Amino acid sequence: VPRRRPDRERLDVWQQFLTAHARITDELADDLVQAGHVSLVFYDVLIQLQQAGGKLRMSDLSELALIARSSLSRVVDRMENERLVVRKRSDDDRRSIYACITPTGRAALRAAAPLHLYGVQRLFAQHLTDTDVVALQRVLAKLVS
Amino acid sequence: VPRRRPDRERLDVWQQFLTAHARITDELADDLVQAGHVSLVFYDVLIQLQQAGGKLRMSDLSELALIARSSLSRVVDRMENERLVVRKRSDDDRRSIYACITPTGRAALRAAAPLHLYGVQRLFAQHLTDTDVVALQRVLAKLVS
DNA sequence: TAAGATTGAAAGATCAATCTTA
DNA sequence: TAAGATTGATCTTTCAATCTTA
Repeated sequence: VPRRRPDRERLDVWQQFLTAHARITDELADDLVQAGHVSLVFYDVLIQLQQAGGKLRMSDLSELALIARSSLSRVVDRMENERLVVRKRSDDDRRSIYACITPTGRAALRAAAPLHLYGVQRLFAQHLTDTDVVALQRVLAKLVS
Repeated sequence: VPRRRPDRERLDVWQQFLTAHARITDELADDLVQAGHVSLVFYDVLIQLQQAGGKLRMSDLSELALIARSSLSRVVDRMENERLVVRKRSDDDRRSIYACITPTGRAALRAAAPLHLYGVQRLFAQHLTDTDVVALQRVLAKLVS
């Protein structure tokens, strides 16, 4: 193991990053459950499908929704039971399967979105000045590259 | 629901924040498992105990390690089985229980720390300029308050 | 009654093995 | 053989109810 390690300041920032993530996502998840909407996991799947134009291959959806492959199979099972999505085998490559959002799925997303977006605004976005936004774009771009 | 919502830029930043968190923590967790060290969850518990001087009440540990109360009970069960921690009832308030790090726990932490810290350096800290650090301190302080 | 913590039952996530098509 | 995806078995997390002490 290379013995290079973060300095104290950067390690503290990392801890704050973890804390911020946990606090915000816990509250976002709670908000949806309390209001009787889809769970945050389902919401994330639906929003990715919506943003992609309605359908995505399971493996692409897995990456975009930040859910491990085998977990996603189970998530999509449950979502299919609730008629939020349907699976369709691809005609191009018959190994691939598309998860497709249904009208029911779109309705559930529309119902949940205002509350969720208000949460993102309240817990995250409203705290960011324009300077903060520029800084975060710069930093996060480096972290995800 | 107040219908105030984040603008497109801030919503994209939020998505990047989620992506960065998932990518980094997944890899940090993998690193530890691959090398045969304690899991990232155990590591987080051990580091909090260490930083607190060796022991913490279950409910305080729960907040610091970002683990829900009832989950923590199970985590500490498993850690006790591996002799990484021991529970001790408080003498002040006999409702409280302290989780205490053991010599075995300290050894496991020492063994895992170089690899973990190298991961934090590689995936997070090394990407941050001094300007970035200042910006993140400012932003994250607002988010966790 | 309430705070601190744990537990049984149930839900969710994960690994390794498997299935199907390329 | 490998890519895409799912599944059985297992592990972990979570909720609601419970236990203990204040």
